Amino acid sequence: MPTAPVRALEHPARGEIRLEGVLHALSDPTRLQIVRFLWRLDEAEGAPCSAIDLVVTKSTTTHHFRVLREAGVINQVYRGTAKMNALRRRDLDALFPGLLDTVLSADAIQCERDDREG
Amino acid sequence: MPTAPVRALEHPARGEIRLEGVLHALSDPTRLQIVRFLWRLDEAEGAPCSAIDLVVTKSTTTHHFRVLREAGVINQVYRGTAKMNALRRRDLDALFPGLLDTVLSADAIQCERDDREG
DNA sequence: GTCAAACTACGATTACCTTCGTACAATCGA
DNA sequence: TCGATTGTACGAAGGTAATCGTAGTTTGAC
Repeated sequence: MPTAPVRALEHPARGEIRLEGVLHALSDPTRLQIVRFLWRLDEAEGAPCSAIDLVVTKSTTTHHFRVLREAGVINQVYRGTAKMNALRRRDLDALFPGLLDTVLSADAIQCERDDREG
Repeated sequence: MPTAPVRALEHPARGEIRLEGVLHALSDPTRLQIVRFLWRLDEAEGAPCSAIDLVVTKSTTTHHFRVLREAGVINQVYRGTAKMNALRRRDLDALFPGLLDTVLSADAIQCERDDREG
């Protein structure tokens, strides 16, 4: 009988994901940057935390990834010393159709505007 | 020469509205309830703060309306003793197409689900 | 076994957010 | 003018959040 994996991570089930929580998770610039980054990846693949260049320290980075995971926005899985992160696209699209796409498209528009205006 | 209206209210210009601020404003259940209510109204008309039944006190209500105004989500205008509130649909749609509709539709889905599951 | 890499845990700090109560201000109608 | 209606200002309490530094754990590679 195999023992449970030592380093499991708590994720909310699909039905436990709350809109307010998702919106709050996305309302932080650093977290929005993370989500923007993950959005471009294949969901199955994911990326380690270290793949993104954030302006905060490592422990703050850990904090933001956890907020995203606990809100149900991302899925985190250990692979060796790394922790692979991927968006929970399927769950979010099933719960709140179009939300993720619309927010990220709005974010893209704002980024473009910010670039243009310096 | 007419003097400026005594009771003017500060609103962010369209270009000053930030996605993070909007998402944060929408991430509170009480404020989401306000926005849900205003969504059903004609933008030109609006409704006074007292038109909505919130479970918080008057001063807390004032606070939430101000957060929404300062984030650029609603427009507030004095009319007599009342303050009329309306969504800034046009501005939000121009800045972040589909965002408001998608969030409110997600909210409607969640409300329905909550009702079903008690 | 050792070491480096990737990430976590914990405590501290600083700041913000939600909520309230009380007292006040502006407007309208009688 | 007086009172009722609407909403504001202010201060305070209590909770939550973002950030950091330091010290640790887990894993894979040599």
